Amino acid sequence: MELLSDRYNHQEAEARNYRWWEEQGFFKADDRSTKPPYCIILPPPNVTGSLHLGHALDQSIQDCLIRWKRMNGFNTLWQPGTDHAGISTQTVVEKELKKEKLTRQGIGREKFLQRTWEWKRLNGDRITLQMRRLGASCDWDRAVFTLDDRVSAAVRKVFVSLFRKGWIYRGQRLVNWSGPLQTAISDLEVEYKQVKGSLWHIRYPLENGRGHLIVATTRPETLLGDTAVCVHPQDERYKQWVGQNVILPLLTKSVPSAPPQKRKIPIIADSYVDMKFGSGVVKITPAHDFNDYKIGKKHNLPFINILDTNTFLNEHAGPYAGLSVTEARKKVLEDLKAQDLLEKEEPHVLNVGHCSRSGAVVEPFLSEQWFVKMDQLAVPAQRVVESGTINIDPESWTKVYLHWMSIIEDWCISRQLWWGHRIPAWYCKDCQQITVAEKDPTSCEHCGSGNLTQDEDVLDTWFSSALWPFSTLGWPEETEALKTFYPTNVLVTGNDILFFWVARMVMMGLEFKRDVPFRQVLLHGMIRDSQGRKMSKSLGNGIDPLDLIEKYGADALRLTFLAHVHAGKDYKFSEQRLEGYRNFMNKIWNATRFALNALQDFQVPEAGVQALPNRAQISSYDQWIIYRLAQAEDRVEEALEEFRFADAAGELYSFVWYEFCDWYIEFSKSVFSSPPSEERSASQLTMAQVLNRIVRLLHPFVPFITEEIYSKLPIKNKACIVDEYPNIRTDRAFLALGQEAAAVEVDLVKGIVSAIRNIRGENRIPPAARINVRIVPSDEHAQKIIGEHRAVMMALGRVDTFEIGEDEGSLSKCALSLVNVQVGAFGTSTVGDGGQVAAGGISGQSSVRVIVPLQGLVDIDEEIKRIHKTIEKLDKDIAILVGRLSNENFVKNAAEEIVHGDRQQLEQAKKQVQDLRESLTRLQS
RNA sequence: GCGAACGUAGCUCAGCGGUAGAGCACUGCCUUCACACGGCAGGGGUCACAGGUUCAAUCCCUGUCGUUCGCACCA
Repeated sequence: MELLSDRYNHQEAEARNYRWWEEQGFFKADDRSTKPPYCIILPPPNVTGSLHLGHALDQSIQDCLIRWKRMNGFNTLWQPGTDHAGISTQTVVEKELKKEKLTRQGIGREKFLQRTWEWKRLNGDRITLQMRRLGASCDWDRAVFTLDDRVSAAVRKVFVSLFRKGWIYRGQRLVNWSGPLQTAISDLEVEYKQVKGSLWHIRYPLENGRGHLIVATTRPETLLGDTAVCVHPQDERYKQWVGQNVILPLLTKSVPSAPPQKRKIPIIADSYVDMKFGSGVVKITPAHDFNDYKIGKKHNLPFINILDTNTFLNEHAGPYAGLSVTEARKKVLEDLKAQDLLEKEEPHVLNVGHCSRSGAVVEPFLSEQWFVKMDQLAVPAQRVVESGTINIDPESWTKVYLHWMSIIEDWCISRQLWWGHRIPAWYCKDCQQITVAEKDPTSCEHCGSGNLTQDEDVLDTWFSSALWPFSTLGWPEETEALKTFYPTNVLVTGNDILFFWVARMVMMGLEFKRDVPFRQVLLHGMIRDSQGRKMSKSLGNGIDPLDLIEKYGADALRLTFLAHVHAGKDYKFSEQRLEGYRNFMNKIWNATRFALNALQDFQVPEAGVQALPNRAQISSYDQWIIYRLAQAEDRVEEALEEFRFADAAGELYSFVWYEFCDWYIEFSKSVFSSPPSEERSASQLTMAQVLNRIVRLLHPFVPFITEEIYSKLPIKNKACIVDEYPNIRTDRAFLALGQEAAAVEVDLVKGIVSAIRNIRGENRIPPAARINVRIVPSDEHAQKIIGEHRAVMMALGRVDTFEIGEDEGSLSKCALSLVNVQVGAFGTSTVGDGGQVAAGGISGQSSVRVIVPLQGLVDIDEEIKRIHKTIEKLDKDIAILVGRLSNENFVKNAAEEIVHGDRQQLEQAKKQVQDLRESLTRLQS
């Protein structure tokens, strides 16, 4: 049999196994299969991106699910793809051009798009190659790009359909405008940040010359676009002025070839104004503020746009034209001050919208844009979540989703970019009408003119993303893939794109497929650094997952995430924890090394994985570990069903490390080093089968090391990745060999060994020192068990002579520990000195006194201290129990088994204290 | 401003009506024939605070303080 190398070389094994998986076609899904389908759509990473920890977390979860379902016999499809990421990609290419002293406008649209495609051809695969390093088992042959012809066809069909329905429209609106990018962005792409600013109080002279109104503003430069001032209709201070005019400071009316004239703007009244804020007078700038826009519409005010597309002031700003917003603000304030129109300046904290892409301050900007009407689309999307057709996990996000849906505004989908799906709308130069069509039209559908020009803008990248669950599967064609895999099963993504993406997929899926795109949404949090800060380039605290994979292995990284994802919470990443899981990989590797060594002369049975050891020949340890394996399989399955990855991973971690390695392997050493026998062979078979299951159970979490180990196991099927995932139903025959009685037995053995070790440890008896132990069992059952396991206990406790008997003799100079085992209370660990907790208080119990003569070994004072400590602990317990049980109401009202359990515990504790006191007096005698 | 989540061991987090758990870190002992990326043993918490419900509250309710997130936004 092939043995394992001393060290697991993850770099080599990961590359080799991944290549093999791909060559074998294990990731491929089947469009026509009798197996049940299971599909996850990968949130398409940006082609410009490189793998970051957020992806790694997201994809670890998805791959774990896919691998788990694949092993469970599902026809799994993990559908990969990449996103053209309009703004990012365009920015990247523009930066390249800049190095060559070129601009996008300079080379023109066509050349620019060529350049961008070229860039995509060269760099677009980077992130998917990086995903492979993580072990992602996507069906790569199906990889889709959002600008592929097929997807573009879907986009056009959706656009045309919504347009015909009147749900897509074009209009002049106030939109969020990014100056550096020179494009509109959607509400969602605006991030509000608190900024320390000022509230300036400005005097607006009354037209009638009888003084002035004071207007408070945080943006004095927008004064240049004011077309009214507004007060509350009930405001006694200003009622008299409503309907009259004020003179707009600074600006003169720009009438060509006419003498400068002061601009008059009306004083209007609207209950929108808060009388208590500022001066109670608000300036209205309808073209540069969302609230003012509404007032402007309502009161039919003129809209004066004072900005250019680069957000510098335009000709309407008169002498301020050409200045940036910041410069204009400064100048306006200076000028106001010079004219004594500035009443005062107060510090003021305000929320300012920033462009999530460029970081620039977003300007409300009046322009022609395309919008998707949201009201009708939102209704069904709201309903499917309310009704539970789509389940959102964690549940608290359901409310967030529903709230957003209820206040949703129309979606601005046009972007003044070149890289993306160009809007399929053509303007007729002759009749000025719009033709919207799936295929490029040659003539105007209104007047037949061929004088058409296509809209210059492209669609918001999220528009194509919204179609992703069905466009990737072939829609609008009724493909087999679509029939098989739509609706998909689970959508896994960060909670930051719930609105951007998840909500819109739900709307589009319902509209165009008449069914939800997925039934389950699994949201996780964001990755943060160890101090809880966002990882970002500017902070320089980003960690490259590829560096971590290189250093610790992909498996360790995956497990770090999976062992720690909890219900949508942000994840503070720490390399130290990763190191811990790397150590676990090492542990698994070495445990396998031990096992393979112990199985060198093992005869591999014909039946392979189905081979069962003879029940009569396997040891209690074997029966116990199988019993625990069954429990682990059960718990892991239940946890995965409920997406509790951390619980599943935790169960496997502790089962493998603390039961299999710490105890089972130790127990087994004596059998395996003994001469061949039927018992030894049976134990070898058990070891081989249990290890086989452990490896398969771990596979979805840590695929590389498990595949590597699996190939070396004596008992195995072809490949771990496609082997069956063990669960208590499919694995019933083997698990039936596990015995609860054996578990109790082993618990007692563990308890005694721990008690001996505890005495050793606390008394600082060096491991080399010989000790003698006397065990006094409380009953025959315990006595029998102890007799059978005597050799193992001696080995693990490093005991020289080991006596079992009723006669305690003299306890003089002896250490004493008490071990209790509750029969029928499996699962609780047995601890020396009575740490045992009754589970339900049913069944009986065995107790054992462990006596270690200390004469000549140590200073007896240490042992006295140890016993005092134990008694103190027990006394505290007793006090609590007595207090409780002497409370009539407790006895009367509490559940029967609680009261009974307490009584039992009290009795036991009292007995233990008595024993310990007795031994204390003898120890001191 | 509205809504939500969270405040538990030094750190990161589980638990959520019956006497506090894990990992890492820490202390002591040990190079025992799978593993020092290891073994064994151990120390450490009035479960933010104040009330209430209950026989019983870290867990349920109310309030306070603190942290974070989402939404809205007042010029």
